[in-house]
Parts: sequence; C-alpha cells; structure tokens
Amino acid sequence: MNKILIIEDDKSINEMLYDLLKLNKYEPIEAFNSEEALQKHNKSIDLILLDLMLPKVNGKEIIKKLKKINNCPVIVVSAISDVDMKVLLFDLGADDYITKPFQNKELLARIKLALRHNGKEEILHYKDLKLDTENYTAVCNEKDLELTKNEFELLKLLICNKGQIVTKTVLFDNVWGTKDSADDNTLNVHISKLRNKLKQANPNEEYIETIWKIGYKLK
Amino acid sequence: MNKILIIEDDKSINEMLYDLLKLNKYEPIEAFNSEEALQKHNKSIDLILLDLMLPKVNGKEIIKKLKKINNCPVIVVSAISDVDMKVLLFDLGADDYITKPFQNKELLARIKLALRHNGKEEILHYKDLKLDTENYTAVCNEKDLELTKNEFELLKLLICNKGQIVTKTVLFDNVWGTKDSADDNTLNVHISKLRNKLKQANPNEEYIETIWKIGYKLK
DNA sequence: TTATATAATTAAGAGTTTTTTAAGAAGTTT
DNA sequence: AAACTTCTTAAAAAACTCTTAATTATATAA
Repeated sequence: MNKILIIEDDKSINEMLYDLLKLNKYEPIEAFNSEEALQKHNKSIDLILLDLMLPKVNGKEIIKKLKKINNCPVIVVSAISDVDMKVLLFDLGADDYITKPFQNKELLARIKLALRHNGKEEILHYKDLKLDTENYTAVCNEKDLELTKNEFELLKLLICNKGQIVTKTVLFDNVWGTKDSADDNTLNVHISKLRNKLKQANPNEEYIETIWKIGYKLK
Repeated sequence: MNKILIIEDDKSINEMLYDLLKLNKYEPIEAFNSEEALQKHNKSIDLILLDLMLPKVNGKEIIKKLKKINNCPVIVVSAISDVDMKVLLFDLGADDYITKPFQNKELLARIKLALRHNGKEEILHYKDLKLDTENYTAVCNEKDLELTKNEFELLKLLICNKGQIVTKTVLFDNVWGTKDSADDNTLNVHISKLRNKLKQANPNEEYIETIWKIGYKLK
C-alpha cells in the first residue's frame, strides 16, 4: 500500500483528502504545517500532496527540503493557477500540479500517474479475482473480464474495501463524481451487469453482497 | 449510521440541521431544550451538536451533564466568536466549535473529524454477541445473524445500554424517529423476530429481558 | 384465583427496495 | 456517417422488510 503524505493546513480539506485516499487503498499521513511535514516525512513515503497555501514557510521552500529527505513525487495542490508559478514549481521538483477546486477523480488519476512514473503500481486481489489498476484489466477464474470503465471503478472500490460495506453514496461520489448525473437506479444496473460478468466467469462463486438500504460489499 | 443529537431551540435551524444530517447519512435526533436533550441522550448517541443560545440552562452547564451520561464528542454551534469563551468551552469538554453563520460543508467536515478522532469503538460486545456498527454485521455464537436494519438498530441500542433498561419510548425515538409511524405492537413484533434469530444462533442463551410495562434490557 | 391489561407469536398483505430486462441516448471508433 | 460500445432511463418483476391484525400466552393486581 502506497504511503501518501498530505500537507495541508486547512483541517477540513486535509480530512477530505485523508478519506479519499484511504478509500482508494492508499495509506494517508496527515500533516497540518511544514514542521509536522518535515517531521513525518521519511524514505517510506511514496508521494506527497502539498498545499501551497501553507502558513509560515513558503511552499516553494519546503519542496526542496522534502526532496532532500526523500525524492518522491510531489503533487502541488493550489488555488493559484498562474502559469509562471507552474513553471517555477516544476523547476523546484514538483511533479504535477492541480488547482482547487478539483474533481476527486482527477486527483486520483494524477496520483496514479505520478506513482507509476516512479515505478509503483498495484494489483488488487480478492478470491480468484485480480484487478490491474494500471491497465484496467480484470481477471476472474483465469478468464478475462471485459469490464467497462464504470464497472471497473465499482469493482475496484469494492475490492479496496473488501469485507467492509461501501455505501451507495460513496460509490456515487467516487464513480460518478456527483450524484446529480446518475439516478439511483444507474448504480443498480451497473452492479447487475457486473454480477453477470462475474457469474459468467465463475458460476460457483458469489462476490458482491447487497446490504439492504445501505450499499454493497465483498464478503 | 452515526446518531447525532441536535440541541437547538430555534425551530427552523434545528430543522435545517436535521435535514442536512439526514441527507448526509447521519441519524439526527432533535431536541429543542436542555430537558429534552437530557432525556433523549443515551449511550447510543455518537455526537452532540449543541447550540449555545439555549434558554434556561446555560450552555456551559449542560455539557457537563451530557458528558456524564455518555462522553461522546460535543460540537458547539454559536454566534459568539469570543476567544476566551472558546477556551472555556474546550475546558468543559466541547470538542470543537463552529460560529454562525457557517457553511454546511464546514460543519460536515468537523463532524466527520470529531467522529474519527473519537476512534469510536465500532464493535459492540455482549456475551457471545458481537455487533459491528460500521459494517452492520452481527455475530452470535460464531454464527452470522442476518438482521434487518430495524432489528440491528434495536439490538445496537440494547447493547449500547447493556444491563440498563431501555424504555419503549427510547426505542421508538431511536429506531423509528417519531412514534407516529409505528404502532405499539410493531416493537413487540420486532423484538420477537430478534429473539427468534438469537435463539436460532444460540439456543442455550437468553438475551433480551422484558421489563413489564417499561421496556427491555440485556441482563 | 380470577379478571384484566400487557406482551408474544403468527401469518398475511402492504409497502419499499433491488434486480432484471430492454430500449434508446450518448459517446467512440472506424 | 455508420457501426459499435457504453451509459442511462424506464418499467415490470422479484425480493425483502415492515406493519397490521388476530390469536395466544403471561404477568399483575384485586
């Protein structure tokens, strides 16, 4: 599991990021200021999410110090979309850049990208199921599952939280972004399709369990 | 689902909070004054939202009393932004503080934070019974209990108050919200179903005791 | 002990939520 | 633009949960 150091002084945003990363099988570590960040940073950290608006130390300064400890990828989160700033950040070692407000999906994509460039990738397992989150391929009972993007995302979320209930709200937030676009039934239909494909690959196994009125889980 | 006791004398704000929490998968319980709050507060409540401007009893007083019943996190909502007051509130056991007017998002973030930091024990035990309140699973005598949502809530309330009598009113308020929807017999039927499932899992043990005319308890 | 009120049980059906199916809308690829 | 894939919507069927009502059992008080 990849460790991600969150450096963000805004408590609620920090928490939000924490939850988002946790949910997606990362191991988030929270830091609320630069001292704390420097203290918590070490060689085992795989990626840094750095908010530029930190008080006290200038964001540009801290990148240098962090990179000295462990030269892992740094993604800067900022309200500033100034292009020159962007150039400067890259000079200093920031590997990517995302401006607030951002879509969770976009952030996750950038994290994945950055980790991949660093040679870290992850294959998720559950029973005889294998998900390669890198290549968007899924294997069940030695057979290829031809999953659509949404189906893949759903299954990924469930595997990331195997044994635990994943609520409908969480599924919506993470697969569809906002609940606006998708009606409640859309999720049901996708789950149904997913179950179908799983059953086709392995008729003797049950994977997705319905938790009445709440969500789904892998037992 | 986390239960949140709203203590707020202003009807419209109380309702607004109710809707907000409900919408965010919390289980809000409304109280409009301190007596009502003390009456409705119990071990199954996960967090308290307390408005400081309550009439009659001083807000500072009530925190002590509430914490005595169940030491769950208390978030104070107030129009006062005085710093000394803030310090005082923390001394008395308030876990966080938010000033009106506030953004819904901020309030939700603080609630989530408080619940997480409280590291609330998610698994409840009683005899050979285990309830995982996070995943809505119940185990009795090593066997899975397949409980419906209401059955689970009932058992949760009883375990949360094991050894103590849980009155019918409390059961109604916490499982059904208002007594309107459910007739007195509904509770009996649910308890009956629950006892059945428990007996099936472990025929040699008695769990739920009837307290004639008052309620139920786990001995 | 008996009468009465309260609680437990059972079964039926009312009400909801979920699953499935199918069709058409939206988006991609060739 | 046609062909193809994927997603969404809608509607009916199935599954599940809750409530109601009627009956039986039990505790309490006179």
